Amino acid sequence: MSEIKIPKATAKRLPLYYRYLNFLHDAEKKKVSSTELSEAVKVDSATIRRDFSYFGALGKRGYGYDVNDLLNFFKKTLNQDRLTNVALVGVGNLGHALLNYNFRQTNSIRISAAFDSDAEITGTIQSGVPIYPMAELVQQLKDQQIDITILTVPNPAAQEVTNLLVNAGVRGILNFTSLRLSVPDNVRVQNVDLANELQTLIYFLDHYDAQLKPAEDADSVTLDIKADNK
Amino acid sequence: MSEIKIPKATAKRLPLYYRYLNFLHDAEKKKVSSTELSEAVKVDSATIRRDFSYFGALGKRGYGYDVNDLLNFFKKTLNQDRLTNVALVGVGNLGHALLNYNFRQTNSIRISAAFDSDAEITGTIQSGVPIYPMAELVQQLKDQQIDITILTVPNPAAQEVTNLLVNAGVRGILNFTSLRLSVPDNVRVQNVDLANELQTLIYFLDHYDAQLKPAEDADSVTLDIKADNK
DNA sequence: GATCTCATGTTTGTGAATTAACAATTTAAC
DNA sequence: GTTAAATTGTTAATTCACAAACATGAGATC
Repeated sequence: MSEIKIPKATAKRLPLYYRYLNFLHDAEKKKVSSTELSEAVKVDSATIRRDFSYFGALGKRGYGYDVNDLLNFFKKTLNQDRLTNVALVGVGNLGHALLNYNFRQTNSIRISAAFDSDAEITGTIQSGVPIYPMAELVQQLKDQQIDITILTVPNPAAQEVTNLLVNAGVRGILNFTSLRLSVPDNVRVQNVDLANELQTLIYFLDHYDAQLKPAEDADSVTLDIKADNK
Repeated sequence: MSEIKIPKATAKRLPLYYRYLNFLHDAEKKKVSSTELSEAVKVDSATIRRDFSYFGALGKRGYGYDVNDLLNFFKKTLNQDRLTNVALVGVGNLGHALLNYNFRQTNSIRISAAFDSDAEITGTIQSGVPIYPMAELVQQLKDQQIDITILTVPNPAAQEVTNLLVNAGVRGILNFTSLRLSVPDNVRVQNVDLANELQTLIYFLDHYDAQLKPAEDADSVTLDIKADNK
């Protein structure tokens, strides 16, 4: 067993590659080239080859990559051969939508428990997932050995609930609130900030000269400073 | 009116700054330092000062930044003084949740039209937003002068619907499907890949040595290559 | 009014990520 | 069996992002 350093940027692309490899496998394709992959996942072909090369030689020069070999490798690397259970905290509109989201299909992830403070819905089962009251959080996470949670509570409750999660031994939080959470160093937070994404998109559209450069490649945008700014 | 080059990374942080400035304003705080901002938005204080400096001097040495001045500046820069209308295509679970999501509160964004292929819901109003059939997409976008859309259709329909949107003159797409869309250079796509985010989080947790480095700062992760890999 | 403290703005260095380009090597074709 | 076509793996160069550190200047204190 050897350890290899994988750049952060590469790690983020792995699930993307994995998903398309699954598609190719289902379509019974035997081989694939970096150029073809590039077309599908919209990542430069040189970047793909560079990414794969971190794992050692996986392809054949002049031929391409064997879909099955590659798929099996990624399956192991991404731990797709075993199911990962996660919890969801906050069953509002967004939380409910995520309960119905099919994480299991391509990625082997399942939401196996949900928590909410609303006594109206606790004790019920929504989309096949039991909703527990917040008071049972620590015990349930412990019993079910869950250390990854999706956070979809209202902003004002975010930090408070986070502290609860940290104390319950959670190691990773997928944060859908618009607050940046304070957590100890051994807990990882991945932010999914919906309003931010949309706002950023709008900003790029407003300040980017559509004629000159392709949007996906723009490294900087132009901004008009209004002259009357005191 | 002068043009300034803003790095992509900086532009992505602007909505974050703006949101916290709003919070400070509501709390009737008069001044704020880069260190205090840093604490709240979890961005290095030097990075914040660097970001602000792209816009010219906005603060006072030895004092900090005036909250009102800064807020007004960002309001103009991010076009928060006028309302931006966007459309949503695909009113499934996720789409429905986004209709209820309050983009308007902090960011001046409103979903003013939604589209779906299901005749059961077209013609109705959901969460205050009218649902139109797909056939009316071109006309409605034109009438309402909307050129930004949120895409929440099932994966198999994604590219087809995208082509429709592009033909309707859409300039920006917030893509919630797990496909990477093919669009012409003058259309910008912002991907929000939920399964990917969760998978990446899990990968980092599995391959990252919790004791040694804080998660948020990790640039690379360690990976165990299984020895039996042929 | 002089001194001291504090926080900005900017310079500078470092490390990461991307991409172009090419040599190496395998398959396919004739 | 030889040649041509194709595609990987890697080197190198460029661009980008981040963060440390310091000098400058504003305001507070006595």
